[in-house]
Amino acid sequence: MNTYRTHYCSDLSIQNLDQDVVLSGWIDTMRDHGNLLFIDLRDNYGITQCVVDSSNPNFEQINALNHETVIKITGKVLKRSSDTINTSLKTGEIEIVIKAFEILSKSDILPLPVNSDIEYGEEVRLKYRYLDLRRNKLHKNILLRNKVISSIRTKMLKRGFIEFQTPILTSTSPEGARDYLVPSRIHQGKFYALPQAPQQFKQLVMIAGFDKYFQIAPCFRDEDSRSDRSPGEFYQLDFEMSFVTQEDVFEAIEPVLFEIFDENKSFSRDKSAQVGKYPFPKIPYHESLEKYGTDKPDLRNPLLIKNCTEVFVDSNFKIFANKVKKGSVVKGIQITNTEDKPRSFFDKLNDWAKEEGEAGLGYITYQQGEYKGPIAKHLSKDKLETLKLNEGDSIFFVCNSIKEAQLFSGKVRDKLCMELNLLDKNSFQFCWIVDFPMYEIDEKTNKIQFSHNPFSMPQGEMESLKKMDPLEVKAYQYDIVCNGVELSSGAIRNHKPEIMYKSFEIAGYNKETVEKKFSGMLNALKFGAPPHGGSAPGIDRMVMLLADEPNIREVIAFPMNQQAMDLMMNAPSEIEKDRLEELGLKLIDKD
RNA sequence: GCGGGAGUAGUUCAGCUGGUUAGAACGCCGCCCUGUCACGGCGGAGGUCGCGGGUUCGAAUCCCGUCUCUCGCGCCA
Repeated sequence: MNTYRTHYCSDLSIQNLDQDVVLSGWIDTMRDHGNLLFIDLRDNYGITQCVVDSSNPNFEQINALNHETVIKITGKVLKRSSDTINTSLKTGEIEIVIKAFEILSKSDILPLPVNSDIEYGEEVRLKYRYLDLRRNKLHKNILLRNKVISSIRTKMLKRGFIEFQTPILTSTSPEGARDYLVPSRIHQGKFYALPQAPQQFKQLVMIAGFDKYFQIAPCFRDEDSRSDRSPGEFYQLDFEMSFVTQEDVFEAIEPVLFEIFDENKSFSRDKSAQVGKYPFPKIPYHESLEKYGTDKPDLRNPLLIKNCTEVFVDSNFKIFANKVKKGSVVKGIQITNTEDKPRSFFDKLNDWAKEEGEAGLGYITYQQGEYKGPIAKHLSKDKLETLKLNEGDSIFFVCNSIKEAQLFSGKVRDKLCMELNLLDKNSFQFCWIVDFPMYEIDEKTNKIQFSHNPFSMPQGEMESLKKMDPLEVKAYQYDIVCNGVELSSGAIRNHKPEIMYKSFEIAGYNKETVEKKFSGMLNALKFGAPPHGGSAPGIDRMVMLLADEPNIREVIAFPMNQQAMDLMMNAPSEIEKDRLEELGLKLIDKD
């Protein structure tokens, strides 16, 4: 028998009446009635009420214990009287009468209460993360994370994927985010980099003939944090497949994602969420920008953006007409049932647009057969009719250069959805964004650069690279988006060296540079590489969506703060001079 | 690097346009209470109002600087 316990704190029920049991756990709450004391004992699994009265010789000692002290109790399982049953507790029909107890570990006065779900400041929570992790919400989130990861592993293995570990100390990559660097002791002046993703390794695994690869992969990027981006490290379900087209990759991962979300759709929810079925909708990149104003659309938002440029061409609404003449476009976002919206509804939106740095937000409403609003009087009836408004509809307009108009109309779409409460929060809606452009213009330098992964295969391969305007070339590059959150990026890779040289040449890398930077990869492609591709959904973000948490740190056991510091472990920290010397490093005094 | 918000008891917060003793709740300490489950009741301790400077007869409150946390922008192939 285990020294510390015969049961977990969630186990006991009326099935165990009159049994002598041993439980160990933390003192969650104590209710002191003078000569009678209740202790809620908590472990990973649940809570059991223990009771002791002054007839017990240890009564005074037990009474003096602190919250979160770890104790072992020995006692008997008793049925609670019908009026004292606690239905909100799994063990609520019984209680343990304490016969003996032992203190396993005392607790000081807590900097952070464990037995409450009240919000506390992050600084304290991060410094005492182990206490925060004891608390109900975070504890449950981490258990959810475990469930998601173990389920992913089972599903991938079942589908014939092989799990790998790839190096953590590797080389720096020229494209992409800032790397975390690790100085080399043996090669002073040289540095390892932590991988931003195991991108090249997983391709090399394909070239090595393993056919299907996956890894719950740590990725390291030295970028500033956001609420959905933890600084330092994050985890991806990284996978790659040989002899596949884009469609094969979609078919392989869609069921995995669907099932993960479907299995956990009831987590922390009153009602099970609805999970969008596969095949997931596929939206070309340009269409996504046109219709949703973003490359990560939230499909729960029913509003669509339409092109209204024609309505304003040569119209009397000179502000728009003149801008259109100079190449601007007009986007419209139409909403329904606005008959009873007061004037202030529109004014507030106009004020919001100004706060966003826009000139304003013009609109037209259609009520009782009449077009109203500040713009309507400048447009002819014919033009107005082409808007095809129904009774009670309103439409908001954004006029700017294509890129700016797309971006802001996307914001208007979000804002209107929020104001009108149109979002079905209890639903997960996936989509693929496909046909990303291979290249884009760097607005600062006016040079052509890769818009995504430089190892992606251009659609049309060598022929497109040679004959087309680089900015028109699309890549076999795709993202998967859920509820407006980018879960992953993926691609069919470029497995032909000559196309690699050409695609890098267009982005301004000559043959020598490519050979120097990617020699391992390039050489590998010269000895027979299978066509291959994959993707890498972010695990933290998946768990975040399932747990319905607005902040990614709520699903990471030991996250760093926004300044990329670990307040509990005091990382990063200064190091001694002789260790710097050993590495051949000298610190620069910034003052 | 830039912009918004915040920093008051161990913790979460209140504290108006400056006014003399800076409050509440939870926690902590003491006393009372044998059926609670966020138990209850009575009493108590606990504060350099982030830090530095300024204005003023008087600053938690107003001004300037600075530090910290957080949200966003930049950044994130």
